Order: sequence, then structure tokens, then C-alpha cells
Amino acid sequence: MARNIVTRSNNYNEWYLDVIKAAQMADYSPVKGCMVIRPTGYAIWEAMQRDLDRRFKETGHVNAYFPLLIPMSFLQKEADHVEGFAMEVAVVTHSGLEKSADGGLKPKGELAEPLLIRPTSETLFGAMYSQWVQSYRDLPVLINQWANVMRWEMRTRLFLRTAEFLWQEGHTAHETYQEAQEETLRMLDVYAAFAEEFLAVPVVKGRKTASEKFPGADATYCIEALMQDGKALQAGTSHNLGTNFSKAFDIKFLGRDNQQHLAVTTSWGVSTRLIGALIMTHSDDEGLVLPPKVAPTLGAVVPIYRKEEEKGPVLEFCTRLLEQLCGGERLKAAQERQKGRELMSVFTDSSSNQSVVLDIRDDRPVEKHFHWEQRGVPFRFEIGPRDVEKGTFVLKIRATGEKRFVELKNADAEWLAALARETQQAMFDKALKFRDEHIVEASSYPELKEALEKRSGFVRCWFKEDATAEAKIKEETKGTVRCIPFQQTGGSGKCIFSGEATTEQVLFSVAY
RNA sequence: CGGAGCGUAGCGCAGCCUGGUAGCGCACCUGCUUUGGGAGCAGGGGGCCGCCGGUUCGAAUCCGGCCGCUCCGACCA
Repeated sequence: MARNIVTRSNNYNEWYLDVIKAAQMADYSPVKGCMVIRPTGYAIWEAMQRDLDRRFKETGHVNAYFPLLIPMSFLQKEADHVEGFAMEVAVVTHSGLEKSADGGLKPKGELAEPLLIRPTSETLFGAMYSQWVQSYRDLPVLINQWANVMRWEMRTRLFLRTAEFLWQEGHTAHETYQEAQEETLRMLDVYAAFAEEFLAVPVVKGRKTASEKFPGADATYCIEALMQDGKALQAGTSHNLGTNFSKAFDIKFLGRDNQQHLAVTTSWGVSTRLIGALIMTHSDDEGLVLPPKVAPTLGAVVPIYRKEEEKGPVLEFCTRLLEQLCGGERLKAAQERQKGRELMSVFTDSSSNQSVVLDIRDDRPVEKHFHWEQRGVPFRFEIGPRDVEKGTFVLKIRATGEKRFVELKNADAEWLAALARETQQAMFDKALKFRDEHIVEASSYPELKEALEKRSGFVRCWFKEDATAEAKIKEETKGTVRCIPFQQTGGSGKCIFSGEATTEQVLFSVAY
């Protein structure tokens, strides 16, 4: 039992924060609502970036950087958009500081036009695209940016909702509505594949109802994940913006028919919130659990010895294991550059930035076990005098708690890769099983209510989309329509709220 | 922005009622013994007691004001 982490059943909320604290992923900042992402947390984000960025480029996108500040007038140009973000945008009104009467500081020069710190960048991309796009030959424009954004939230939670967060936002412009729609769904597929293959987080793909869609979009599609407490988490969104922003920002092009047309735009994004999803999908009462593909530290080698004369052979054995897992050259490079350090990390290959660490700190082995366990390191290799004698070591698999005796001669890079694949799959299967067991059906409103109150997970039911009904249900149950899943059973039924006939089933849940 | 609670060492807290040298546990540092699932002993370092003012010979403690944080609600990726 971890003594610095409360159990999930005891207090799920506190457990989540304890896991983050114990793994040293993030810390609160001096400014309310913001967070410091510490190296171990940021390395996870970097791993996500690497994998996602490759997927974006494979689908034809390029990266660029747009500025942090947006003229206030820009936000006004799209009616729904301004309404959606007005309340949570941070406004820059002054430049410079001067001494105030009480000896402190106060803002000096007032700006002619206030500037907004981007809550998202549709307007800025729109303004630039209108300049860049003249002809259908200029289309499509497929740009992504990795950036920070700010939304002045009233209540914040580490990773899940902070005032400033990191994300990527893709912004594309297309010749036809159909192309834009294909792009919107393509990127949703990219997100779903990323979530399931890389994060081992199963997701449901679907469409948002009108009341849940992005302000300014024609349609919003999403991937929804289910957390261990039965609450849903929106893990990514992809929007078909139609010509809403093209109209607002005059993104026009001369078409193949020699006529002026409005471009059709899309946008899509995922954020550091995914780290929250990762934590709440896989972690347990002992702390963080990371899928092998995500973990910056893939494994930790913990030597065990009592007597001084045991130390040499044990460490030698550890070094041999590292050499077999990571390769002689990388081990040598690590030894030269990290001479004298108590923690030596060795890259497992030349591209992934994943490493195996040797822990020779002057601590009891038990302490080290907890140390790496709480940080979610997928594999631990324990090597003591008895192992050295037998030519074996003890493998502990974080995700399953499994303990295996492995012969040193069998433990090479390919063995580690296979172990990683096996564990990655086991984690996804476990999460998928949990998710599927927590999709319940409701055939009446009382049933829906009860399921939502019990936090049963996703509640599937017939529903005729209606903003008023959704608002009412939210008020009474805290539950919302998470999405209209692409995967439908077909046929028709009676709407759970109005009793009217409908062909659509939706997923309700209480959400983060 | 409304309701409640809390600000004392890095973290968690006691002390406040009844004013009189700043405490405890964990963490940290040194040494010795330990070391296969959170060790023991000894020694040590660390404080604008949230801030400003008032009462008093004397304030962490009493009084007034301010600031900050946490939780609960409305808003949200």
C-alpha cells in the first residue's frame, strides 16, 4: 500500500491529485489555475507530441507558429465564436509598469485596442488564410501548430482543466464541403488511433449535439473516454467549421469555374488534458501506471546487495543487462557522460527517447521499488546476489503486478520490445474491458437518472436531439449527451425524454 | 461571483479559548548499524506564526481591515 496516496475507493478526487504529486508530474503555480508541468510530466507530453506529430505529417500536414495575442476585433467577427469564448478570455489592456502611489507597481500605458490571449486560434488562422488563399490551386491549406492557449476557467484541476494549457490545433481550408468533412473525420480517426494505439485509452467516436458543439462550428466530432470513476472525458475534438470563418474573415478563392467561392475550414485539437485521461485510465492505488509506448523511462534496474563483496558482481550483472537491452554503444556513451551519477539512464534506441535507468542511489531497495512504481515505470528489473548466482533476474511488470524470473541470456532488445508490446496490449485490453462493462442501456428516463447517479459509465439510450431537453436533463442529473456515436445499432425507438420516435441512440454520462 | 472552511518550517498539523523564549510528525543534512516490499539509533539545519494596523510592558494568541488558498455551486477541452 502506498502511504502517500489515498485509495480510489476512499476519495477518487484526492487519489488523482496524490498520483500526480507522488509521480512529480506537475505542481501548482503561484497564479491560481495555472500549473507547472514538471520534467516527468512534460516528458509524457513530449512523447505524445512525437507520436501525434508523425501522424499529422503522414496525413499531409505541416507545422507553423501563430502568435499568442489576437486583436479584440477579431473575436467579434464570428457571432457564435465570440459568445462561446467571451467569458473565459484573458484581455491585455496595458503595456509597461510604473510606480504607484503606495510604492507598488501599476500598469502604465493603456493600449488603443485591447489584445486577447488566444483561447484558440481560428480567428488568426482565418485572417491569414484570407491573404494566402487566392485560387483553388492554393487549396487545401493543412497547417498545425503546437502552442499554449489560455481560458480563464473558474474551477481548475491539474491537467484536466487549467487556465493555461498546451495543445495542438490544426487549421485547414478546403475547396469543397465534402473535402472539409473528409478532413474533419480523418483527423478524428487519427486521434482515435493515437488514443488507442499509443495511450492504450479506448475511445468512442461520435458527433456532438448542437448544444455541445464548438462555438462557430457546423459540426463537432469527438472521441470520448471513460475514467475509472465512471465519468466521461472528452479526449479530442475535430470541427467542420463550414464557411462560418471564411465569411467572417473573407477566405475566398477563384474556383475551377472562374467564380469566387468561400473556402471551407476545419479545426481540430488535443491537449495536455490527455495526460489526465492517461492517469485516470490506467493508474492504480500504488500510483501512476504508464503504457510502455508512452513511458519516458521504460525500465528501472534495481541492484540488491548487503555486503560490500556482493556489490561488484551485482553491479556487473546489472551492466550486462543494460548492455543487452540497450546496446553496447549507447551504454558506453551513457557511462562516459553520466560518470559518478547515482542514476544512469541509457537510451533503448536512437529515436524514441525512451531509456532504461540504473538506480545505484544509496537507498534501501524497497525505497527504490516504491520510487519507480509511483512514477509509472512499466518494468522493473531486480538483481540480487541470488540472481547473479543463477544467471537470472526478477522482472516486475507495473501494469499487471506480475513477477517473472528471467534468464539474463534471453533478455535483449528484441525481448524488451516484445515485452513492451505484450504489456501495451494487456493495458488496452483491460481498459477496453472496463469501458465495455460500463456502457449500460436505459429505456426510460428514471433508468437514465439512476444510472447517471450511480456513475455507471456511459448510458446508451434513444434520444431525439433537443437543446431544451438536454439542459433539463443536465440540471436534474448532471449528465450530458457525450456524443451521438458513429456506431449505431440501427432501427428506431422512443426518445427517453420526449417519447417521440427517433433513429438515434446517444451516450449520456457525467463528464469531466 | 455566491456559500463554507483554512492560512504557524518543504509537506501535514498542534499551540490561540486563558497574551510571557516557536512546537510535533514526515521530509532534509551528518555518522554508524541496516538493505529481496516503505528500517533503527545518535546528532543537526531550517520560521517576516499570510499582510497591515490597533490594544498591551509584552501579540502566533485579543480587536479591526486587507490578501491568499481549498472545498461546494454557476462556466468549461
